[in-house]
Amino acid sequence: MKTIKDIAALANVSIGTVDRVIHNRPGVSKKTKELIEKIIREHNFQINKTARTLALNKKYDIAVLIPTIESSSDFWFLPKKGIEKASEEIEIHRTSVSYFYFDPSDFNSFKEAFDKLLQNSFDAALIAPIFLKETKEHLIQLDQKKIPYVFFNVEFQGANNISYVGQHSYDSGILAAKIMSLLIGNGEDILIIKVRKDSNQHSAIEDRASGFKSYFKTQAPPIKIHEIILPNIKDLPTVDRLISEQLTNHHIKGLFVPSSKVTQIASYIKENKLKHLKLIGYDLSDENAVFIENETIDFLIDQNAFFQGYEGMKTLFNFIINDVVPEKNCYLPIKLLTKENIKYL
Amino acid sequence: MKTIKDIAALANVSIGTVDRVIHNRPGVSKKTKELIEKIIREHNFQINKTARTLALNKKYDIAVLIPTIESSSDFWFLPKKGIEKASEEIEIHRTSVSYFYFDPSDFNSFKEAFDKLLQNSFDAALIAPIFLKETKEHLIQLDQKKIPYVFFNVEFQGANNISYVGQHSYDSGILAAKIMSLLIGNGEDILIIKVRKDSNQHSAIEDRASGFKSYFKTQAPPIKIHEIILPNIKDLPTVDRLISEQLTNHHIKGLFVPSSKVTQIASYIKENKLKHLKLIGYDLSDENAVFIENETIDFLIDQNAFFQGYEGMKTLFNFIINDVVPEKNCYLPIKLLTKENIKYL
DNA sequence: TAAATTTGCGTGTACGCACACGTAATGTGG
DNA sequence: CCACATTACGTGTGCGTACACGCAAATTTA
Repeated sequence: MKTIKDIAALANVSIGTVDRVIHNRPGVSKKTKELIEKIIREHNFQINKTARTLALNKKYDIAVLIPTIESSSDFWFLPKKGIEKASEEIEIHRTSVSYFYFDPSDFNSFKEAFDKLLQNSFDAALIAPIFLKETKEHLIQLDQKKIPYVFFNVEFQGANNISYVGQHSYDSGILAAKIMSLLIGNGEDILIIKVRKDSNQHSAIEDRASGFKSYFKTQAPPIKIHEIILPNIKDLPTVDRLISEQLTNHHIKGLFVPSSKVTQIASYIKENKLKHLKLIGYDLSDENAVFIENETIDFLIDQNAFFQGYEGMKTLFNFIINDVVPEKNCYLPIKLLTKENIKYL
Repeated sequence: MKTIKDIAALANVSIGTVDRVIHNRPGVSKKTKELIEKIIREHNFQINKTARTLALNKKYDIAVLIPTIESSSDFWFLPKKGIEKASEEIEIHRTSVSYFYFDPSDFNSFKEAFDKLLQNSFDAALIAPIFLKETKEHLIQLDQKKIPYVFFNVEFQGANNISYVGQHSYDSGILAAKIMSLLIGNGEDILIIKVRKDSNQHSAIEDRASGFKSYFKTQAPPIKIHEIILPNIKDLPTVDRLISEQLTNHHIKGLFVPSSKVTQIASYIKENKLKHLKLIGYDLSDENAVFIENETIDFLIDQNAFFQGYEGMKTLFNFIINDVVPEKNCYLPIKLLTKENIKYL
């Protein structure tokens, strides 16, 4: 591999001149510039990135705004792992990552964390914009400072984020519906179970449900879809009452829970020995894995939590270091998990 | 981040001494060594990999043995892409990659390519061991030279490969069977279609079929599974005859093709207007994508072709550069593709 | 005790590039 | 033709590490 020195020798100039040409800096005559460019092309010289990184010796800080992780069964454990993996890989470029945590059930905590983040200085930000309104308010400052940011996990429309890394919620609902249609028979009804708190925050759950329902609109013979919203997933008596109400009043065979809260519904099914019911939910947690194993949950839609973090990080990195402009929407694969493939992730 | 120089200053020694301690080289008194180690620990000093790479200025060569790629619809196009992506990412470590191609339908071509590979000098090898016997013969030389190698795509037992990156074929068959069981009804038969040439080479196709059949062994009421082997997928009249023979003699509803040759079976179904038949196959090629879109193929088992190359490369790289010993078997996710999620890969 | 050897450490250079600075060569105006 | 500005280029140093080399002090040997 040729070096700048080699190119300089071939062109009978100094490395400084070659350097100027490479970086399109002024101070080189047209003739010399063209000669050097020709030589660079002919020897297809490529700059040594290692040396470049060392010489620049720039340090990049990337700020990350994500929910607190309490245990390894936490949903956000995997995105964080992905972020960490990416950080390791790009560590050679002297990039450091600062985390700002918030309680995903408390929008005040989100605001505080975002405020804290804004007080620091950094070169780019990776954000899980779980609270839409609060995100919007804070983005203004990032935009003013012209700091690039990437959203992940939650899609947020109408911002200047350089990219969104995550799932296409609507389409994931369609996929869930297709599978559901295979699981249930003619004349059997479906129940969609939502949880109030989820819906308040972002639109993913709503989008999933919409996608799901859209699939059955063209289905013949028509399939009845019922829908309930649980005010509080932890209020078990109410949960029990609301679900059993539906089950007794309708001929329900399939349950669709458009969030990771499917865990609690699975518990309900297990306890009430309703295994004949088909259940589809979201996200692979440790608990959900158990329910997949014992086939209480039939299918899970996985949103590639790990890759959301990994890709989000890499996207930012490539943008600020390598000037790679990403796709505005980086939709990750919609993975279907079931007993037979859950071992391999 | 502290540098060697900083550590040296803190310990009142020269950078040379710190360097000796870091690399466990002789020439440092016990006392000094312990002092430096303590300081390194306390400031959790980490060596600057960029500078290290530059200083070492070692070049690593990785040899890759894969089938020729003729078009972007070729199966091996994606593994190659993965290899290239990984190469780019690790290029900063001055790693170069040499490819050795062979015709996947000709074991002599495989031997030749492997011979050519062995004539070159390199630090590690990534191998698609498509021909088992021929691979075994050539591996001896790699073992003698103590060159580490990773297998990908095809699992090869009993070699000294540091890792295998690919799918668990048997379990992928089980998954296919589960889906098939959802697609067909009671009293409907299944036909497994194999292609002679595939089976000759490696055991993946056989393993997939075994896994598939194993799922139905415990099924009640029992499901009849028929099996045919097509001597030559390009001999269309024979293909037609063999399949239609099965379809007329048995009450077949589901077809399982444990290889990417499902393309041809899909063509057959399309031409003969047999869309009521359910079809499950392997691998996402451009043609298969079309058949998924028009629902001639109902499900495809994807083996993460891209990641096979990517992970294989990274595994090798981490082994030779970072001394990371990988898992012997790196089984990739068994992805399920259907019309509703094929957009997102 | 002088010489020879070993131990323990410092010094210098190289790796390839970025960038500030210095300095000839050329051009401009009066 | 001189003073000065501008253009076009060369030089030097630093980034953090690896390693060969060298040298003084400590130790062993004669």
